[in-house]
Amino acid sequence: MRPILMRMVSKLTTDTGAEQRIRQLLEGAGVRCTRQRLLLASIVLHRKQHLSAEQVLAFANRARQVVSKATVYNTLGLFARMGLVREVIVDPQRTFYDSNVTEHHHIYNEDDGTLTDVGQDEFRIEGLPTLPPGTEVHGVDVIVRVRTRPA
Amino acid sequence: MRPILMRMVSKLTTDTGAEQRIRQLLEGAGVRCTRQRLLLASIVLHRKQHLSAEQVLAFANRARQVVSKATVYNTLGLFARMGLVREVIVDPQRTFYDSNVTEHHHIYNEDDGTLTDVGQDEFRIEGLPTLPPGTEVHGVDVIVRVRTRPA
DNA sequence: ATTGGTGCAAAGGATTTGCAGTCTA
DNA sequence: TAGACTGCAAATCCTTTGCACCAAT
Repeated sequence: MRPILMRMVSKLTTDTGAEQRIRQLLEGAGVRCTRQRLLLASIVLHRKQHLSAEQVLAFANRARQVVSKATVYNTLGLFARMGLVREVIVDPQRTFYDSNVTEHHHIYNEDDGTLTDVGQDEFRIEGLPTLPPGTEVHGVDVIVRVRTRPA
Repeated sequence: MRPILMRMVSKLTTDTGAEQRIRQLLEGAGVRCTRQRLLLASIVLHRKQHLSAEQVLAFANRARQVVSKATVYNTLGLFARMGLVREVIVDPQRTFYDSNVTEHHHIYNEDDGTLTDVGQDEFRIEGLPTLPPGTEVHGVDVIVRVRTRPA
């Protein structure tokens, strides 16, 4: 999580009003507030979870709010670039958006498509490999792929 | 790598003739030999490398061989299920096929789309997380995401 | 000849782009 | 009002499916 957001979140926990909190989160991340963005942020950032774009759209529709598919994609992509959510790439068919932006890893159930968090303390990576010349680490993803055990 | 293939590969190193070697690899994996499969196998298994489906198709075309895009996808998927190659999922836009099926991890350059292998000895994972009930580990992917360092 | 498998054209589906509309300063 | 930004329809592009064909028994 970017330090500025980290501070933001803790500061905001004392505020009242969910929408006001969301507004400040977006503004703090340099994202202009619009009706659609507020809606999508309230869906995604509401709690720690992993949602696909499709799922986010479904939630929006369920709330009888009008948002186009493209806006969902564009907005989630924006949130990701701004550090409000983290993209999790485990399946070529769909990108997941993780509202937990602290460092952690994932367990992916290939049978039912479920993502589960793994705390950093549950396991660690020892050492970093030699990087290609002229590059710097942007992130490390660890994905434990599991399958439902046969009966 | 599945043991049966491991044995196969070492046995085959004494054979002469690239095509014959490929034929035996495919048959050993339970894959029937066809013109297209032999071509695609010769492209992909020729040496340790990471290729996207698009790249494999480009190589096939360069060799003036006729293969459809769908056949490339279907065949690479088949090879993956049979353990001849390993799918590497690092970018929602394209799946990479890795001819190195021994346990190892990857460095992915998000700027130029380059994949690099990391030997298991270069770094290790300590401990395994608690798995969701009723599941078993199918594999562990580690991806070090790097970017070209700004000038 | 039958049957299971194979290969490709067309379909499917997630994601991105181009432009008209909207909001801010 | 100027200026930039936003949001959506349509386009794009990777991947899968459905069906005609082929190979082995």
